[in-house]
Amino acid sequence: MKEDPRLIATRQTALDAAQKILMDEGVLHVTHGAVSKATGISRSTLYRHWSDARCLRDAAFRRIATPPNIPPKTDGPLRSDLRWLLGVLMGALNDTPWGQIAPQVVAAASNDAEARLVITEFMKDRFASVEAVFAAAIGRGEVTADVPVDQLIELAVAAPFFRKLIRHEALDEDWLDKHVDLLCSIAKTNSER
Amino acid sequence: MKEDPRLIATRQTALDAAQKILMDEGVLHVTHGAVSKATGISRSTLYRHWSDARCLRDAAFRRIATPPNIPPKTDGPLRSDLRWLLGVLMGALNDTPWGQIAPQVVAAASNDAEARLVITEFMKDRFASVEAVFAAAIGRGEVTADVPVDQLIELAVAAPFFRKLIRHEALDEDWLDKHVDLLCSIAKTNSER
DNA sequence: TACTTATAGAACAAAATGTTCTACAACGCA
DNA sequence: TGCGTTGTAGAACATTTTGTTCTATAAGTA
Repeated sequence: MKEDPRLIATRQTALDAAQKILMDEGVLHVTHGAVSKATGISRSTLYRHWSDARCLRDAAFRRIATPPNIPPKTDGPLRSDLRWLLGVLMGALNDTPWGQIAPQVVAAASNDAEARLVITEFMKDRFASVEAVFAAAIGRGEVTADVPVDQLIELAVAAPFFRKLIRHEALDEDWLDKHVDLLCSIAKTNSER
Repeated sequence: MKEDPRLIATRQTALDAAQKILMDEGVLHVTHGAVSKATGISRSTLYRHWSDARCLRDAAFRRIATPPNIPPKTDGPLRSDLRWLLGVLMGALNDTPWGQIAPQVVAAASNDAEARLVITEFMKDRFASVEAVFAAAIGRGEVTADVPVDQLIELAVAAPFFRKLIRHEALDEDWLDKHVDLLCSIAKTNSER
């Protein structure tokens, strides 16, 4: 027996609205009342799905906070792989709901274990992707194994996040080109001695 | 005629409590009722000072969000200056109310122009400090003028913020030593060719 | 001392939050 | 198709939060 389509429709409609409210007005305004007014779904039905305000907010959060999955590309050269990987990340930060909501996830993480989990999981994936790129470059002999990979990974990912979430500066192609250039030059230089 | 001490006392007591609530439980819980319960100050008095919830939250915010001022040290050598500057920043992130509240400021900045201003102003100061350190190193001839200073500044500051605010990883002396080492090696390497 | 002003506390109105019940419509299954 | 089940709308209601207004009292000022 499959799931009642009405349940699915209600959940989807409600969370769409909750997501929009969360992005436009902040977490403070995500309430059963506001979602009800925005969707026409009755308050009692919403309470049926999410038993209290915190529950509703968490659901909206989890839905929007689920970060995009970025498949790695490791066929070299290093600059090209890095550029592609960070380009996808940049695109996600710039142009997806996930990018818009990321600051709120960051804030929630300081008081909410679940939000923190969402972030650390995501970062683990991101770091693994970058690491795969470096490992492939080392495998090809493009750089030697003594480059400080861990530090490079952190810098590679930190810069776009910092720029977007904390400084609220533009994240564009030109900036990314220079960022990748610098990372590559560090890797190459450190592997020549 | 000077200001009534009762006004000052009430403001201070109330904002102390609001600050603590903001740090411990998040912005959602900063309300006249909660502050009244925490301080014994009557609700009506609180409303007299801050006419609504948003007003009270903003006040708590501004108070706690004012970042520490970090005087620069530029007497060299580069590694030592950088280490000191980033060490102070790290200390602030780790051990001050400002560091604890920073994630919430970041989140608020995405919906609140004033919070955004607080951040960008702070970053301008921080960047200027790091730039002064590099400028002094260039002046001493320790590195040449063609090092990519702007990028190095961003990486220098981005890493501790990213690590603390986004990854929720430890920010300790060992990590900072390695971070500064890498920054210096980039600067040195780029100024030798 | 006399005037002014801040606070506490109560009483109140309005809104948000959460609960419960009923009638009805949509669904799955036989 | 028809029947039992389940989800929804809507009303009615209790509770809590939010915001306002008033009065008596205490503290500060001149």
